[in-house]
Amino acid sequence: MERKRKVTIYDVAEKSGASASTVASILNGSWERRRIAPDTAARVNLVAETLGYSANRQASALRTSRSGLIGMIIPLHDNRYFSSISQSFEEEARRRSLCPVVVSTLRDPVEERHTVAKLISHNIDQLFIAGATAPDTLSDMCSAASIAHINIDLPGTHCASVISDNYWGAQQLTQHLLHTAQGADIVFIGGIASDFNTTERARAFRETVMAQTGIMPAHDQINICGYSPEEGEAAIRRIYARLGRLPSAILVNSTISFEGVFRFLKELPDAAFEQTALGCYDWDPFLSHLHFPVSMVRQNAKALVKQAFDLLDSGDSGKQIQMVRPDLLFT
Amino acid sequence: MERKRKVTIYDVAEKSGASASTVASILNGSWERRRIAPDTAARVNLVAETLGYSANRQASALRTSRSGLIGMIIPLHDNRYFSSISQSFEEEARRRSLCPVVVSTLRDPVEERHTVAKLISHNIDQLFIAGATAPDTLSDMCSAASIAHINIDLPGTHCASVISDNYWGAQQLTQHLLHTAQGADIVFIGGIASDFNTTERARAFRETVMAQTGIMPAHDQINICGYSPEEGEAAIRRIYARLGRLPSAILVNSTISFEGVFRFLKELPDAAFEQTALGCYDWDPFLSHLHFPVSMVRQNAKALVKQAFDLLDSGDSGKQIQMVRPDLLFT
DNA sequence: TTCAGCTGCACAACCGATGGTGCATACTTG
DNA sequence: CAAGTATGCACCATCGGTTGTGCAGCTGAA
Repeated sequence: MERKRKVTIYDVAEKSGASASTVASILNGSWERRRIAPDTAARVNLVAETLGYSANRQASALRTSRSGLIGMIIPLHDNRYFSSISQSFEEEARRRSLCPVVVSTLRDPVEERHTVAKLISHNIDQLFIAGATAPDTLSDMCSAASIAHINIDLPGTHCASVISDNYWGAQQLTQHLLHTAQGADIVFIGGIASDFNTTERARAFRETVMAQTGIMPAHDQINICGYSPEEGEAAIRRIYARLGRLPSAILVNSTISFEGVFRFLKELPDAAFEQTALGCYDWDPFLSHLHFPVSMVRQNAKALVKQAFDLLDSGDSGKQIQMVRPDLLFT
Repeated sequence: MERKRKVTIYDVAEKSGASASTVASILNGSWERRRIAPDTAARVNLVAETLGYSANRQASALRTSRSGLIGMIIPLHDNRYFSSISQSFEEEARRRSLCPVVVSTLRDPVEERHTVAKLISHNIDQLFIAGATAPDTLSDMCSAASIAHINIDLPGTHCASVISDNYWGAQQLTQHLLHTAQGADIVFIGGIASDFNTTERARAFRETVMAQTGIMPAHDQINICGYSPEEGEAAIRRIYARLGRLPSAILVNSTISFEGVFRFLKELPDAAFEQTALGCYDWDPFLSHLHFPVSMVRQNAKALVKQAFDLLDSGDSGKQIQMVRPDLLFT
């Protein structure tokens, strides 16, 4: 693979008989402002095309200090929610003809800092911080490099945030389950106590149960047991053992936890959960195809990303938190 | 947000009393080769740290013509298979301390070309072409820009490829289903005729059925009806109507199609498919939790990516096709 | 005829990092 | 003590676009 030098504006200039600066302004669109004759522009464009010219963004970026790269960090790619955030992010980036750079940081604060530092050294024009464990630290790094940035999904206090309205979603789901269920005997399963989204949902659950039934949910009704299927399964087993039956309603905090709950439910005769209303704060197509109904809440990834872009575009540098309501897929 | 200029090697040079070139070589690690005194290095490093220096990769890239960016295109993010490819890609990129740039091209040849052109103008050091509709065109673009590249998942003829061994996977799955099933009455559902992977799997299906049963599968046993749930559902309905019952085994070509098939199966009494062996060429956690067993084939995304990196690293510029066997999750 | 004003373009400095080259010192050897 | 060698570092051109500036050449009015 011979390392043939790439075509530069100087090559185009030579072949077209124009100067490099003229070529540059023609090829980057500033030629009208610089009063270049349309004839010249046409001639240069033709030469550029035949030579297969392609601009060197590093050179351009070095001079203008705008790279054309737009960054986002997410916890992981391999996840329905975050991958749909990536997809929406890319769509918006494409619309602005920027090159999206989405990097996952595995919910690791050290990795987050490394990654953001790397993105900064690549001179990204903007950064979207999605689901970071320590958004404010990252925010400070961006501020120091004067890079516009915004939080998504998890809020920070050092810049604006666009997050899912977890309280509202969990409130709606809880209400729906209570209305559907035969009794007021409802449990919450899954999530991590240190997770902002979990605590918001649990708070909504608690307050909504209180508001609807007049009874504050007992401690063992809220099982913030972790996100793994195993922990979810253990939780529902414990509850079943305690009650001697299933509760009248179950709100599971994610599809991952739901996997575990489902594993247990499968063992029971169908009649055992015909009286039980099931809800999942998360969405998966297969959940709508089980042999019993599951009400779901689907996060609106597209709207989250769109609003984040709009907020950044507006130049409003406040630190407000914008909420986006999730979609309700109730049975 | 005041646009304070970023710290450069010149700032560090001034504060530390060294020259810019000395600072550069210290900060990029080439200082020992350039026989810089350890004392000087320590002093400069200290200054750089206190000033919060961060290298400008554009400048570096412009000079060295290596950007530190490594690109990959995939059809879409929002998909289990491709997002796990992204995740593995990132892992490898991280190991090499390169910045991964993964862009989806929506299975659109025009978008593919646009995206690759953009990545080239950003001067990516290498390109991984995953699941492209027109890999050879992209390959040519890379060659013209002398960018090392490789195909993943779908093979091309202009550069090396690492693909999933769809023939083997489908052969194993077909064999397994035939062994498990009560009869030799097996059908294939899902996929697109123009898709290389589908045709490989269908070929394996056909040849394996022939080899095992001695009978060439009839035309209506192979239903390459598209990837949507609706098309899958329609296909199984047609088959059921024709036979008056379910076939003894069903091989579904993707979880998407499986959704549709499942929708129909749910309508039947459990007894209807107790005699039917089910297989899915794709993996989804919920499929292992249904109230009947489903044998699955899981593509080995990690191995695909790993081998592609190894092949590129080896510098072997052949056009060979490497096969990676998928994992078998048989019941 | 003269000069102001406009048109169309070339010149050159610059963005920040890199690495070849070369020059002082310091050190060794005969 | 002279000549040779090693050490440590500074100088400067360079990568490829960008953009402020300036200057020919032409037009048209006085």
